[in-house]
Amino acid sequence: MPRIAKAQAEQAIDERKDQIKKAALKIFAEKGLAGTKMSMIAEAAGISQGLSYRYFESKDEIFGLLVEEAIEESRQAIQHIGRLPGSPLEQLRAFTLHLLDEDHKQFFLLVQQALTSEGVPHKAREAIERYSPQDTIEQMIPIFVRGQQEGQFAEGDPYKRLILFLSVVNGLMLQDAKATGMDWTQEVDRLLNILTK
Amino acid sequence: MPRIAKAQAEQAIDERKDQIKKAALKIFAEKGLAGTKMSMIAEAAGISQGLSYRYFESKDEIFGLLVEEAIEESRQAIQHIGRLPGSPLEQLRAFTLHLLDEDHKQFFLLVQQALTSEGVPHKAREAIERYSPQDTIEQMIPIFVRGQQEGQFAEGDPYKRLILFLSVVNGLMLQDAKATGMDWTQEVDRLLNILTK
DNA sequence: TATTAATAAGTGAACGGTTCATTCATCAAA
DNA sequence: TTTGATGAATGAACCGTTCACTTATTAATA
Repeated sequence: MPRIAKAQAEQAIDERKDQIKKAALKIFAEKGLAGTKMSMIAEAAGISQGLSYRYFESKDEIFGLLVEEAIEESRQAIQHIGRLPGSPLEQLRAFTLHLLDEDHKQFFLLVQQALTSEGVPHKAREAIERYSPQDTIEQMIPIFVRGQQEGQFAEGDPYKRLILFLSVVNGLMLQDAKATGMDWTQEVDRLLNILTK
Repeated sequence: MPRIAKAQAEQAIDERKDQIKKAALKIFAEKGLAGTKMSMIAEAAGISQGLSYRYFESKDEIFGLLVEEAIEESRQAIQHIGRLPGSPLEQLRAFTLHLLDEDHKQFFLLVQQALTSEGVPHKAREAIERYSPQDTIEQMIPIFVRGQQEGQFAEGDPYKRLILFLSVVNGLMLQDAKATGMDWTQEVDRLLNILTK
């Protein structure tokens, strides 16, 4: 086979894989591991039931791969916000808008699903422990502390405030994924009110 | 059988039914219809697998009965707040604390589950349509309008504000049911910040 | 270039293991 | 004897996975 044709073939395979993963991510994020059927993924990807198995070992493999990607994403996003310019509030605002952006939203929800579901496959559980969501989240605390020092944020235990805020955002995203066709990006400033004086 | 013994027997039956329903509510609210197994209900109620079937026809019947009760509860709670004394903000504060109270929380979550799950049994779906959650929720709008007129609430579409607020509360309750052992009642005032100026 | 063989991609019905609501033989208490 | 309770057994439905087959693509041959 000529080199070029071979490279093209590999690219085609990667594209298919991406197509399947993208469809799977959408469903997994909303319904969780157990709630997602391979038939749903197939339908969302516009392919037949069996085809996923030409590209992936199993449902668990797909889930595991996605969790790893999602974790990497989250880590980067959180690391990124500390380096953003502007006040703590502006940092958080940018971070939140980033999360609410469609693709990142699904990654974020997937991690939540992996964190709260049971029966998560070995591979995915490993990735989660390696990443230690607890530690990663705690990297955000300094932002809250600075917000309080600068007098923009209300007083109180910064960790609790952080959890409250993340819970609110997470809850909204879950809600959103299911029902309302509401655009939360319009309401981010209202959400941030939870934190300010 | 003497009348008194008969009455006692009936009371015993009702108590058992309540015991089972209470356990079922707890699990249904958290895991939804499909995610709840009869064995979980039995375990939560501290009884054997089979016993529920002496008191109820089926899993679906239990779910249906609970949904009806939950709907009645919600309706009453919402009707009630308009009649509470105090400013709109104080009314909402009382309402929210009421929702977060353990029993009501479970009812509220159950309605959400029934609303967003698929495969909800006929009987329950009927009850939901009869009740029309849309209409009931809209009964809360006047409170928001008044809050704006009196200058306590920020401007903007009252309906959107209402949905935002309910979504936040609902999301928090869902989150709470799964993981964090956090007491949101402490944070209600922060939540209400979403609405105020 | 047209024809054909060979391989890969794709389909969807069928398989089989598992799960789980429901039943029932059995026991205990009243 | 009747009623309450148990928990192992049942069997139907579900769903991840496979596979016999069809269709599209590429390579080989003349």
